[in-house]
Amino acid sequence: MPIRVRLNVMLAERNVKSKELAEYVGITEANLSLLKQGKVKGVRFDTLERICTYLKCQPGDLLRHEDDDASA
Amino acid sequence: MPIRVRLNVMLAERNVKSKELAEYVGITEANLSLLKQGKVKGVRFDTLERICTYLKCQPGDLLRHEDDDASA
DNA sequence: CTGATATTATTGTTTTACGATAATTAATAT
DNA sequence: ATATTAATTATCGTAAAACAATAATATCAG
Repeated sequence: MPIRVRLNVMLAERNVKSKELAEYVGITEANLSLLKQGKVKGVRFDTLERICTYLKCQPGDLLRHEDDDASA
Repeated sequence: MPIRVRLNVMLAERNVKSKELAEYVGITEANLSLLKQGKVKGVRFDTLERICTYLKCQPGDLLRHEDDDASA
């Protein structure tokens, strides 16, 4: 039951491009992609914060404690 | 508008002691305390995962994107 | 006070987020 | 097909920081 990063979904829903989010957040597209793909082992709060700010959402929208979907 | 760690609240609500959570999660009480007090700049997903598992909650219950309270 | 719990403080190690960059792989035109 | 753009993946390097281990202080309950 890992932590799932749902950034992908959020970006798709809001039609936000990786590039523009990366630029706003201040990280490279490469690293944002890694985060999107769930290939990072953690995240810094300031990064999470900027993502939330830009996407106008909560950490809970981006991080989920589940292994499958549970698409509620 | 930083990320607020609401671990404190969660522990209080569930009457869970820092010690037992720390032991379950596999981190020291000292570090758990830092996390509780919001004195860490980030968190690793495996740590977050174990906390969520033990507290039977979601990351969204522990992390909030807000500066004040917004006590719903 | 005494004991249990929690916070804070140091010091040190190891992990890793992230930068910078480039190459590869989609997509989307033209 | 061939540019053009967007996204992913891959290396290498570094600075940051999570976390361990420990000890010292608080805090609170008896």
